[in-house]
Amino acid sequence: MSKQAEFAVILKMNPMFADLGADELQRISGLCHTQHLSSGEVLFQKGDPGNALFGVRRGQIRIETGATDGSRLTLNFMGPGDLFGEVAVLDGQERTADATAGEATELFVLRREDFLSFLEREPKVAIRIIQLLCQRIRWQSERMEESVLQPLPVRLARRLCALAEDFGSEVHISQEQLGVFVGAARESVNRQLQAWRKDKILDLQRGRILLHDLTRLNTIARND
Amino acid sequence: MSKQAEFAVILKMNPMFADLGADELQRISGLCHTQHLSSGEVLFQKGDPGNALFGVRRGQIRIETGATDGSRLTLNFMGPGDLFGEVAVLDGQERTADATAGEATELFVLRREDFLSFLEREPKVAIRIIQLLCQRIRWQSERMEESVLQPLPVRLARRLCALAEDFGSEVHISQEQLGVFVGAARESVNRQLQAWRKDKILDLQRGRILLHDLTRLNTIARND
DNA sequence: GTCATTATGTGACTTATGACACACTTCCGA
DNA sequence: TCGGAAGTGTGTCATAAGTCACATAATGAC
Repeated sequence: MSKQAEFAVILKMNPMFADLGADELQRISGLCHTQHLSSGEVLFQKGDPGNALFGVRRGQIRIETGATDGSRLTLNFMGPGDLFGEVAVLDGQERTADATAGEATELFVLRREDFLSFLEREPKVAIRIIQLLCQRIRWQSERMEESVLQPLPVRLARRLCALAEDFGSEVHISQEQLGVFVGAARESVNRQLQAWRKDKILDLQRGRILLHDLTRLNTIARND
Repeated sequence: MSKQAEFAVILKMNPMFADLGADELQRISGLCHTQHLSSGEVLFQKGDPGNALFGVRRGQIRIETGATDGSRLTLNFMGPGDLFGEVAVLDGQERTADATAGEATELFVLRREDFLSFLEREPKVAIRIIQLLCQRIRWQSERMEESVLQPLPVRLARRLCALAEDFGSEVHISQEQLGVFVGAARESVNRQLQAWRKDKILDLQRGRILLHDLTRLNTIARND
């Protein structure tokens, strides 16, 4: 499979591009470049102009932010097949977090200028993008009310399920960071995890969580 | 001033169109129609296709939703100069609430089909719209974390300040509805309002709140 | 007017969660 | 090998806010 075709597949998996036609995806993919990073190399920093969209071909990118106390908090891990910077490529605003390679990494790069001039030539695609952005706005405002008002166990279960989708049943994350993710104190996270361990839903190790029963976790996340 | 010019002014006041050039606004305004509603008349209902954007020329539109128990909750009031349905006009999704005229009302109407074919002829405007939507997405995701994690007094103060901007210092809203807005129990809302009344920040009447000291309310809303 | 309805005020209680404190373990570097 | 840092487990306490229960006051239908 050509690089372009590979990138098209990644785009297709992202909700933002999922509904575009095969021909449009192909033409967009034709605009992409690739970029190599060695482990620890910085892709961009907070404040940099958002002048591209990235897709991970292989390796890992860590999205992190410097906290006020100097410590670094990892906000997200992007693995092969993941896409990030979809909004930045469209509006060019500053990056809101840092991105560094966690290991040797190869990226697909879609530059903002290339994508915008493509949209200008293809107004139908632009309108399609507008509709997708609108969906996202709606989706966000629904989630806004919904998610944050949920009790901690639900938020925690949702986050764990999401992480499990990316990394399988062995999630590599400290309870501290998990607390930041779900907006809760580390201790509260720990107590909930303990409870779930007693219920055989998961197991705990230092810096790592082993999900045994994703089915039950999903039930909790749904909060029927 | 012509109707079109009047509509252009309303568009210009909305963040979504604020950055468009005068010529573009003029051409968009040229697409608009007007519509008259008598008091109590229904403009659209939840589930209707979102096939237009509306601007209030005179009168009042109530955005409300039927709760499961059959009671109606007013989510918002739109007065002269207010614009609503900006997202619907772009993506055509179902309306998520009902809209009825609170009094005899005249509306500007910008139909979805007209606007979309305009965008197709003017890809530069489409790209501009894309960027504005992106801003909105960013703005939303900032607000998302920020606002909901705030304690009740802050959320309440923010909502009251926002309402004050629309309606001046006499806000017409029941404490019940205010509770729905800020995601809190009516009783909690009441207790906080009582506290503020003691502090001379506001006064309470049946179905109505009189803001005396917006400065202090703003301070609380900032939550320094 | 009478009566039902709706909005508001308030107390008692419960619960979830944050905050703090501290012990224990694992890891890693000098 | 030592020592400290980071991650984790747990107890105690304080507090914000929800829930329930009821009293009171305004409004509107008849």
